[in-house]
Amino acid sequence: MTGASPTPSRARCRGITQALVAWFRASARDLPWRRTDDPYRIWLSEVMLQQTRVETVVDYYERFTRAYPTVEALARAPEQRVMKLWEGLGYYSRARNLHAAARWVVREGGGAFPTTADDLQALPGVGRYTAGAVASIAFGEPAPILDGNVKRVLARLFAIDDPIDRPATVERLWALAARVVDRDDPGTSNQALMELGALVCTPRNPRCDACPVARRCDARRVARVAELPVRTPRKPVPHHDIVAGVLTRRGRLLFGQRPPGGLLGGLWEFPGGKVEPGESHVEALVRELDEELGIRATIGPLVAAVDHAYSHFRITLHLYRVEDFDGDPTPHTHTALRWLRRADFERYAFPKATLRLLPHALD
DNA sequence: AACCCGGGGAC
DNA sequence: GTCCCAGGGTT
Repeated sequence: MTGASPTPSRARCRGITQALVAWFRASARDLPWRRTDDPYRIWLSEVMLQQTRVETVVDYYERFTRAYPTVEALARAPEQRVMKLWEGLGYYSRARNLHAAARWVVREGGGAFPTTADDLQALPGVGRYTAGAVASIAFGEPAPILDGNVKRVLARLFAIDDPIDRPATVERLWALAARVVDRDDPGTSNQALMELGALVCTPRNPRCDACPVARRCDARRVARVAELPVRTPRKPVPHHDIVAGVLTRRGRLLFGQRPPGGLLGGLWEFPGGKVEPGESHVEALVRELDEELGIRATIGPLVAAVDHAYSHFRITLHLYRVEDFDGDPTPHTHTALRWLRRADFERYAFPKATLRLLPHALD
């Protein structure tokens, strides 16, 4: 079923756009980043919203803008503080890219943002979606946007039954997104598309009875709303057992900083690693502490264990007391090692699973 | 084109 | 439990 459906007429697209914009003006949520026309704040909100729900972002956005009200303030900030403000939001390269982009804007642009989608996309962490969003919302450029919400809305409006995660389909959706941008108020029409996806045209149990474009919707017309959009099947997510150790020295605990770029990049964790097949927890932890720190450790009792789900795998993180060790811990796989007191924790960013273990480790 | 990168809310 | 979210970067 990969039939090339005809391009929808300009009149139909205009009708959809106008209905969406009218609905948005009447029903849009009052969100903090909708109360500003400051490109910095709009950019910040868009980066935070990447793969992250509105309700989650609101608090982070408020705290972040309070700490860094301007792009200059963010550019001056130490990286560690930025990471701490991002702690728990996930996809930590977003914070690193945001920080780097702020410094670039201040240094190269004198604090002025790039004003076109093309130029915005040159900033680290700003791709096609975010560039279009900032350009349309902050600068009124009629640039299209395509995010998870818009994909779903367009796939239903135009009854697209090709998998929406296939590159060819994505291109087709971008073309459709470009056709429904309101040239007079692109920021509003783009946000209206997303808002419809978030509030009405939801993945499950869409509220078609409350939809401003229900009578213009192809999926609705052929009673296929529930089947669309189509996605390619996902791979099953593996489970790993992770062991980690609490090393104590004069009331301080040892943490390692994960290298930038990878999983949980830049965050601080208890040293440890994956239990390999056939290994006991103690064997695995002794091996990991040797590999990561260059020490010979004596493993004590289990302190606590937590389950944690990432998008592509799940872990059980088992934290053990380290009773004793030979050698001086040296960072072999971490960017740095640091002995931290409880009072230091508020200045260091930790992964969610580690945060849950901290109170147990202090006992 | 395929893969990697968090965390959480809705159901 | 499953699904999927105001995506971007790397290879």
